Amino acid sequence: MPELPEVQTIVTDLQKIVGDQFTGFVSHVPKAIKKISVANFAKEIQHKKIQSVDRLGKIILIKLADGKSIGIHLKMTGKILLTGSRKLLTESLPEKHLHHIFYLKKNGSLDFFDVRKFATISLLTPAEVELIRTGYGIDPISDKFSLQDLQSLLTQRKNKQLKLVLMDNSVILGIGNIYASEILFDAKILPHRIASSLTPKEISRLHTSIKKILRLAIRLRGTSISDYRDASGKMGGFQKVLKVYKKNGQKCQVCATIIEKSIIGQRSTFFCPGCQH
DNA sequence: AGTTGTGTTGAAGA
DNA sequence: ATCTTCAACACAAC
Repeated sequence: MPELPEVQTIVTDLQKIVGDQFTGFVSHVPKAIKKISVANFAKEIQHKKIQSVDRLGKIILIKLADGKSIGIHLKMTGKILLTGSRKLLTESLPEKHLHHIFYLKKNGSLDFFDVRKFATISLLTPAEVELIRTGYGIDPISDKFSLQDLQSLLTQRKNKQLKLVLMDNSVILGIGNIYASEILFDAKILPHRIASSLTPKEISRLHTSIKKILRLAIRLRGTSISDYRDASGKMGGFQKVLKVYKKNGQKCQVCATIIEKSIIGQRSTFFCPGCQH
């Protein structure tokens, strides 16, 4: 569930650990730590001061004093809780789905939960971070994301369905299944439309809606559809203002047409056939 | 009780 | 190459 607004919310929450340092790391799901053993990972971050907490697309980057970054991808169900109190544990983790714990000198511990175990943790050199950035598209929250950028990326992927373009991280970052449907409703464009078929007016509306919806979602601290929580365990607020996501069968708030659901790219897609064209 | 759907995305298959 | 499908895993809901 964490898409750009949720990851941004967590990153903002985690910024309070900047200046703190790691004092230990334990894991009961070693598979989640990529390309390095748990022991080596623990050794690498041990006593390292935290220089910044940032985001690259949906990847959380915790930059250490030596320049390397811990990269965390929450995937579907990853959750990070900054508890403020240190959890003691070695053999059995006290809560179900609590797989990893980062111990901090001043801020207790970062508890990493993940029901489905898709989330990943890696240790990245600055060069590796740049390599990921190179393969990634533009961040739609940044002021640099212009109407021309959107125009050119729609031209690049001209034969694809619009929703797939919005969700393609090599083109534009951080838009997942929920916000793709909500953005397209806001822009009044059908998700099945082929990228090259958009009129200049529609592209302009889409550009406005991408920024508007993502910024609103960040302001509301994300969408808690099932298990997303922020770093202190609280729910987001965007689920209260969803217009189409999971609203199939219900009347559209704008035009009272029944919201429909269809599958695009094997993912549920929601839209209003009355408002969207 | 078995099937279906779930926020992601990389890798395999066509 | 490029596009589509699947697999990683666990659980709730039907």
